[in-house]
Formats: sequence, structure tokens, C-alpha cells
Amino acid sequence: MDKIAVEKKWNKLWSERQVYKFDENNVDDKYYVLEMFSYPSGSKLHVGHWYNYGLTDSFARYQIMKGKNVFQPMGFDAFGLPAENYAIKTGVHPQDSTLHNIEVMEGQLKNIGAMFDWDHEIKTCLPDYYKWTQWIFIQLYKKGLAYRKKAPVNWCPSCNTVLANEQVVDGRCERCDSQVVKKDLTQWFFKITDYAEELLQGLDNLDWPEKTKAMQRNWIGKSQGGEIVFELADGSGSFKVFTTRADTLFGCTYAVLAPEHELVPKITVPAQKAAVQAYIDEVAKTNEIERLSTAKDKTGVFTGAYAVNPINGERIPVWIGDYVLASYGTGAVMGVPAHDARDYKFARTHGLEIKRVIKGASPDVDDELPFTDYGVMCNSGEFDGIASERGKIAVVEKLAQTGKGKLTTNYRLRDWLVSRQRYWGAPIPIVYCPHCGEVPDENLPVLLPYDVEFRPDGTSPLAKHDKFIHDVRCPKCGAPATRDPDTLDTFVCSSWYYLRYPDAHNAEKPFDTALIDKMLPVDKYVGGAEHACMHLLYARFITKALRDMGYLHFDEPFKSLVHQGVILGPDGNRMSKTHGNVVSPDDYVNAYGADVFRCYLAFGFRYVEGGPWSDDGIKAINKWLDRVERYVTAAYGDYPAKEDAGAEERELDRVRHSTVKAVDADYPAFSFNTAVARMMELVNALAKYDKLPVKNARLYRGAVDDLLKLLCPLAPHFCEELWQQTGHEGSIVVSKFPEYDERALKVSEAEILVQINSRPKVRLTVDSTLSPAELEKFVLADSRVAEALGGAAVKKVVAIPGRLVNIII
RNA sequence: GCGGAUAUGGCGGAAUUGGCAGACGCGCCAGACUUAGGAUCUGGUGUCAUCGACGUGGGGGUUCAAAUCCCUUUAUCCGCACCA
Repeated sequence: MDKIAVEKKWNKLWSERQVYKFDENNVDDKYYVLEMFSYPSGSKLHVGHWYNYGLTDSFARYQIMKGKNVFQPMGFDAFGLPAENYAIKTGVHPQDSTLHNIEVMEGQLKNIGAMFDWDHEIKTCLPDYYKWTQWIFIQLYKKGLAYRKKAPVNWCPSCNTVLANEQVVDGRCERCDSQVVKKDLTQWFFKITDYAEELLQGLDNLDWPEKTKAMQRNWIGKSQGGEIVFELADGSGSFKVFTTRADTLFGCTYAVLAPEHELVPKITVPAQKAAVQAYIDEVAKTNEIERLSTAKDKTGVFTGAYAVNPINGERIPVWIGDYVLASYGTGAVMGVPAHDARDYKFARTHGLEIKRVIKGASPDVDDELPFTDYGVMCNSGEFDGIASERGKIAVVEKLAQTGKGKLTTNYRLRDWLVSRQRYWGAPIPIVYCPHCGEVPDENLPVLLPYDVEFRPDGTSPLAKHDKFIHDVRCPKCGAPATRDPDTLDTFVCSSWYYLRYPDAHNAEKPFDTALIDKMLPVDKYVGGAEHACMHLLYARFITKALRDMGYLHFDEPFKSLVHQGVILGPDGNRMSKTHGNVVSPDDYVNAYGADVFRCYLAFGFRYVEGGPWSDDGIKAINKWLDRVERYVTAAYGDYPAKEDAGAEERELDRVRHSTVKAVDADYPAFSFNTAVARMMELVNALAKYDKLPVKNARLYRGAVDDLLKLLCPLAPHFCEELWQQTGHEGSIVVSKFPEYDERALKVSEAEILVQINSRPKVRLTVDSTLSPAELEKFVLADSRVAEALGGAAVKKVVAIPGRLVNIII
């Protein structure tokens, strides 16, 4: 068979006949299969795309054959940094390059032979989509879930521009190699932290990989502890610290504020001003990676101010240090050098007092400091002798009596910064009015202008577009106003696209509530594990926020999640230009066809693991499909036929049914490699059967028909062609998945192993319906077993029907 | 540093979840058919050796029985990075 010509033929026919059209009148039986949509990069589809889209499509095809009304849409996450960088380099406008890339990719995606329903296609960079991205922003704003605050960005002073983290290499700008500094800008945030607890709890009920759930739990980072107030010694103010170990409070001999802490300028004494400012400037230069490096010394500077330890009234110095993060907790920590490794290092470096207040469980052990385990409180006044676990609560409760402390829960999760000082994104639909302040502009879409200077020169590209910025009036009072010059993070676009697909071209609404209440949640979501913490968390947050506004009535967007593995280069390294090990799907698809390529990806790897590419494997699959073709053709060819079914027929039938059973379990589990292996076994059985001079036509043809249906999800064009060639009516891709008959699987006799003292000794063929007791009796009565036992006394017998009998002597 | 995962023949990978390790395929060896074979078909292929023994990264344990459970250790990969 000329597989490539056959693929062309069927792609055309299927598309004309609209085989893959989602039946919108039957949403009750819907099955929503979603692959993470792709970024329209300039290069061609890579192996990873095929692996993700091709095999998930096989899963979807299996669901169709199981009678589900499958909805499998595709679209493009089309805004983003690469298009803008490409524009800066080449002068090609982001919109032009993006739309062109989309067109190319659409063609390539169609070549996979996947059943995407293109009538529901989404392109996030078009106004009919981003209009609704902006609408979501406005709903969040109205609900109090979007707010502005100052936040640091990576700033390249030479390029005069804001850099994304990935553009900062070793603290330097990837383009000009200048030292990158932090700069505060007022930016928009989404209050995802309001949902921290629900996002955490909700994980328990999701059918997601455990490791992904663990990563999200860790990212949300819930911890229970106490918030403790430290008054300044001169009575001029106070600051709070968060601690999980209030039991160590008596050992607090100093406090450290983050260099960015608002109190720092106020409390620094004149003599320390210069040193403190120099330190703050130095910290602004280090990037986050450097700053958070654990290997680094614990640097810091004394502010000259003192605070009061609220539990014992002791006067303690207040320092600043970059190991304290402004973004976590309260931006201040209590220094307990005896019982915290970082505090210990800091205190040793700067000559601060170290005071032990926790003893180990066994008093005679002279534990070294820092002692960070739980133990028993000492040097702690009335709390002496109390265990840490109780003490950490008791201390906070005591402080609470004087308003100096309370038990709290803290989360590591931060609010989601959505402002980007970029051109190629959805404009933030906010105007600033001299009278009314910030006002959402509900006259959507706020169109992204085309004629913009997006080369970096110190401001957001849109800020320089006079017409965009100033040609607007305040929606509230009508006064001349200005627009926000920033665009939205592309994660905002991708946080709701699954809601748009079912009704992708609705001009009135982002989605129809009644429809998505039926279509969602997504039944199977498949994509890379790298999105575990960002995209997957943002999408859950947006779903929950929209639910609380009444726009939808479900709690989670993705009921079940699968991560595909990574296909490595032939050398076992991640495919990359620098390794020079990139495998192009096109070469193989052109040589063998899409079906062969997909089958190889199915057979060669454990789906969720991935692994190194191999050329030999794909040749083998090509040969195997040829083999399938031979036996299918043979089954429908002329040969001496017979009517009755003898032992050979029963064996073929058994393999056929056991293959159906196994493959029926493998597809839904994304276990494509074992599914193919089982089918190979069926083909081997067919090869054996084909050798017989006289064959039973009904059984032979029945077996190859089932084989084609089993294989259809992985090689749809190939199977459709053979289906037609063997005279079948209708399309195999929408035919019913074969069923198996348990009775055909039963074998009346089974070979079991007889072990003596767990060592294999004798093989016996026995009636497979025997109970353990009957089996034991049968085995012990056997002469060969008696001979092997040699008259030894039997101490114990373990009999497992159908498998083995172990005799202990 | 913390957390997670993985480790099975020459290679990719199976193993009904504690029950005959190595399914299926590649590769390799031998044979058949061929002018030829990079086509096809058949048989063989964990290791060592003669019965037999040894084998799932290493060491220890539980069990009649361990790739699978427990303890310990090593290597590789991936996440997170001082989380108070």
C-alpha cells in the first residue's frame, strides 16, 4: 500500500464528509478531550507535538469507537514574547508572523490525521477572542480580584526595557550583557491568594498525577504558625513577623527586615544611613537566583534601631538582610540563631548573641547548635519544660492576651502579576481619569493597534502610541482620560480558552453558561508537566472566580490530567540545536507516512515517560503494518475454506478475544506501547493460522476485522483503506470498538508449576477450574510430584489455581 | 540544600499489583526461498557452567514466595530554590 497517498485520500474524504464534527445536539454523551494548545512558533511541528497531539488523538478516537460524542478542539496561544522578539530582530510585525505561522501549523496539524474539529478553532490574538480575555479582567476587577500595586521588574538599563526572567542570564541581559537591576513599577495583580485554601483542598478530588498535585501543594505552600508583633524600642512603631516556631521566641536575639521593608527608611539611625542605603542598592542589582542562593554568605546591615522581644521584654537589634524576602510572610523574621540554620549562620557572621531555649528529648545528649528539631523549652520563664509542639501554640496564645500575637495560616502562593510592559498581548482594559481614577472600559474590545513602535526604549510600546493612549474618554464622567499602556500576561489568555471552545465564535458572550455547564469539565486534559504550577493553577483559579460570579457552575476545569513524557534525541539528551540531535518528524512522515510515525511513537515509549528516539524502531513498525496488510488481504482472499471450528480456530479465537480485552484496557490508560504489543501477538497468531491449508473464513475474517478496529485509533488512514478494500460498508473510524467474550478466554486446562521449597520442579497440566484444595490434592497425588518429593514429609502446601503449587518439606 | 521520580538482557520496554522475570519489538545467530537481499518466512537468543547455579543499581530484612513490601545506600533525571 502506498501509505502516503492513502493518507491524502482519506484526509480529504473525512474532511468532506465531516466525520469529526462534534454533535452539538447530544452534549449529554459528550467526552471533552483537550490537548494544551500550541504556541505558533516559526519552526515546524516537532516530535513533541506529534507525541502530544497524535497519541491523545488516538485516545480520543478510541473514545469515539466506544460510543462517546467526542469534542476535540484545537487552537493557538498566539500572543507572547517570541513573536515580539522576532519582530525586534527582523522587523516583521508580530501579527504578520504569528498569523503566518498559524497558517503553516494548521496545515501540519491536519497532516497528523487528528480529528480536531476546526470549526471551533481559537486564536487568542484576534479581537473576537481577546475581547473576552479583557472581559474576564473587568469581571475580576469588579469583584475586587484585580488590583494595582508596586512590584519589582527586571530592568535592563542599557536596553531601557523590562526583561522576562528567561531573558536574564546570570543576572545579565541576554541581549546586551548589562547588569540587570530591579525597578519598581505599578502593576496589575489578580488575587489568586484569595483562593489559596480552595485551590489546595480541591486537589484531593482530582484525577491528576500525584506528583503534579504534590507540586501544586508545595507551590501553594500552606503553613500554620503565629504572627507576632515587635514594638520598636523607642515606641515609634512596630512590625510583625510570621513564625512556625513561636516556642523558640525566648531565643530571639535580633530581628531582620527585608531590605525592601517599608519601615527600613524610617528606623535607620543617621550613622547607619549610608551603609544601609549601599546595601539596598547592592541587593537591587542581584537577581533572584543569586539572592536566594543557599551557598552564599548571610549578608546584612544593622539599622541602628532596636525592638522589644514581646515575650520577655528584651531589647534586640534590628537588621536588614537579603535572606529575608519581602514577598513571603510579613517581610520580617525573628532571629533565633540557636534553633534555625540560617539565623545561626547570620548570627555567627555578624557576632550576634546565640541563646539556647530548646533542649533535645534526651537530656544527656549535648546537642550541637543550631538545634532545629522539636524538643523541650528551657530558659523560657514560665514555659520551661513544655514540649515544642505545645509551646509554639501556648506562646502565641499568651501574646494574644496583650494583642501582641495571633495564630495564623500563611501561604507561599503570591498574587498573580498580569501586567506586561509589552506590545504583543491583550491590552489591559482600564482607563485613568483625572476625576474618577481607574475605571474599567467596558467598550470591548480595546483594540491592539497595529502601527506601534515595539523596539525597546524605556516604556511600554503602547505608551508611545498617542492615539491609543489618549483617544479615550472616561466611561464614568466623559472627561478625557488615558489608557493603561500595558498588556496582559499570556497566561491570562490560556487560563480560560477551554471555556471558549464549545461556542468559539459566540459574538455576544465569552461562553454560554448552560452549554459549558454541560460541556465542562474537560474529561481528559493532556500536556506537558512543565505547566504543573502556573497554567494549571491559573486555570483553576479563573474557573473558581467565574463560578463565584455565577457565570458557571462547576468547581474544576480539568477532571483528569495526563502529562506526556519527553522524547529525547538519539543520544539520550533533550533535543536541542546546541546538542545537534533534533529529530524532524517531517523526514519520517515523508518517508513512511503519518500512521507509521504515530504507531512508532505509540510503541517505542511508555507514554508518560518518553525516552530516546531510535531509527530502527520506526522501520520495524513500517514492516509490521505491511505484515498486517498481508494477513488482512489473505483473510479476504481465495483459499480452501471449511465450516467447523477445530483447535486451531479455538486458539485463534482465544488470542483474538484476549487481545481485544487487553487493548480495551490499554487505550484508556494511555498505555499505547502495550496495546501495540498485544496486537502484534494477534498478528503472530494470524500468521500461524494462515499456514493452515484449510481455514475457517468466518473466524479468520472476524479476527482481522477486530484487528483493524483495534489498530484504527493509531493508524486510522491505513485501517480505513483496508476496511474499504475488504468490502466493508461505512467508515471504520466511527465504527464500534470490538467486544470480547469472556467465555472465549477460558482455557479448560492450564499448565501449572509445582515448586518444592519454592524451587521449580515439575510442570503439570491440570483442569483450570479446580479450587485450591482440589488442586493441592491433585498435585500431591501425581506420580512425578511424588518422585520429586522422594518421600519427604510435607509441612505445608500453598496452592494458587491456574499458577502454581508450592510444597514445603 | 529540600522535594519528586527513575534504575529490569546488547537496546526500547513487559510483568494480571506479592505468585514461573525478561511479554512485544529492535539487534544478533542459524536456516529456507532467492541472481541478489537492506524483501519474506522458520528456528534460536538473560548470564555462567556438565547436572545445575546465578540473575531486576548495591547491601540488609519480612514472606512458602519479592522487580513489586520495609530499612539502608549509590547513580541519573526533573522540579523548587534561604518559605521564617
